[in-house]
Amino acid sequence: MPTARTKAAKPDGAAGGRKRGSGVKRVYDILRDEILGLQLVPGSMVDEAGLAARFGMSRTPIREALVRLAGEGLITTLPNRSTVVSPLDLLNMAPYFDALVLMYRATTRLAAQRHQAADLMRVRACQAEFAAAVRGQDAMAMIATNAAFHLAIAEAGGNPYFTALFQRLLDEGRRMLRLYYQSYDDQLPQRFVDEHEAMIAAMAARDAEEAERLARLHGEQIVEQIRTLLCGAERLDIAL
Amino acid sequence: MPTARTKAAKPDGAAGGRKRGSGVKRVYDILRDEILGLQLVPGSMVDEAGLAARFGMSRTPIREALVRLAGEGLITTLPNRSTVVSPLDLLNMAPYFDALVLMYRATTRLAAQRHQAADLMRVRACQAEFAAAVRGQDAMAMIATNAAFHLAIAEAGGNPYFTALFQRLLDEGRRMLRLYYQSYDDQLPQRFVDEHEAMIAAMAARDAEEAERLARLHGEQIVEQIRTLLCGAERLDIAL
DNA sequence: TGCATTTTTTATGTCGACAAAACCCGGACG
DNA sequence: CGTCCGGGTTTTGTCGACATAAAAAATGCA
Repeated sequence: MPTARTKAAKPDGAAGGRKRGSGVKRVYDILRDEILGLQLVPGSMVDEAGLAARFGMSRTPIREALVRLAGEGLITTLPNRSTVVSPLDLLNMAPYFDALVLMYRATTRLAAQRHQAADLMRVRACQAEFAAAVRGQDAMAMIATNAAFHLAIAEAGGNPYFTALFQRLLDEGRRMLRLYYQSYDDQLPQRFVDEHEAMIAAMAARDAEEAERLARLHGEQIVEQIRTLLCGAERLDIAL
Repeated sequence: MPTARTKAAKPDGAAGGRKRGSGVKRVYDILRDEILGLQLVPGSMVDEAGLAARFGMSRTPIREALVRLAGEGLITTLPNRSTVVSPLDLLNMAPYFDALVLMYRATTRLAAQRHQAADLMRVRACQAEFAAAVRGQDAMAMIATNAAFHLAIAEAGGNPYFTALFQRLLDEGRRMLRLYYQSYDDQLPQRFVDEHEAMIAAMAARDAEEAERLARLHGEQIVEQIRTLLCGAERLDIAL
């Protein structure tokens, strides 16, 4: 069994010493992280040849990873011409918020009804990490762990359609939330922690109505925070 | 020999006389139709080389089309081995129905609130086609026009996230619905036509509550029909 | 005969190369 | 002075070929 394949196993070695199906997944994961982490600026061009050189592989696996990313809307490919990192659309965010709040409600309600014991343990673990991030005032970690928390709830609900849409919304939100959390206010994250705790309690009690109500308030509150932040917290206040 | 070009051979004579970006789209559209129309049996294997021979092009565009189809869940690719048409999962359909009914409600409510005049015209046109299909007793056309009707409503609502999920659900449903509509009962389709009309009226009146209520009943009724059909219309009825 | 092992086969993952389409940039022309 | 056209450049779309993993077939042995 030739399992000891680490690097440069082929002396003839055109094909790099990596396992056969791993190239696409690696490129996909890395690019996805870089897009969501805003290391790749929205709107910037993505060059296949450059990526091929960077990852030391041919353009074919790069291209496949790009097609998958395009399928999730993270990059946009103009026909026959450049492919760009999808710009985040700050103009019409109302549909985004509508969908986000609805998924908050639906997933939390389903989780309250259908969760298993192990699911709730995972949710609590995510909540602990989120609380730690809040204590550490680590904005990046807060974004990531908050998304993981709600995604764990969605998975406890057991509806793959909701989970998929929710994940996409949370991903897309990661890029916007970074604008938000960069200027966060100290007491707000702690409030989120408390609301998370209340949601966990409602789910543990299998109180679907209460869980959904809390999720709705949670979501609408976040939406309101972002809206006031983007539209300007203090409007122009002129006494006539 | 793949000499059967769809169009007359172009005099340029280069590799395949078709326009540059069209190969992938053509393969994607055709395969998608064949999958949703059940001409490709769920679970059957998909061979890249065979498709390449069939469409008279290299494996590369075939592969890209397959990646995109896999991104929508229409095909499933096992690593390093065969890719198969995704089998329709008749066991746990509860999540599917949950998502479907929720999208019925959300899209119809949004459409009632936010539709423009042109949107409603498109919806009415789809409804006319659906009614025609019902009159003609054309099960295939009924499935297609019904999906188009609800999709038109979703687009009138103007939320791309809901529209995308709804389209995916309706697509996936097309494969199951064919099992259902093949043995349809005469008066049911007419009932759907009437319910559609009521939904249009509520949307035209911008009565969001009523539109959502009708959409919910509509969806739940369809779900119930399919459930009784699949689980057996007449349950075992033994008087003890 | 039945099972383990090796060989063959088949389909996929990856590669380097070629061709076409869109941009860039001068230059001619009105 | 602005606009249109042609060549050069760059990047993408497509191709044929090779390497490799997993299944299928063939072989050997108890």
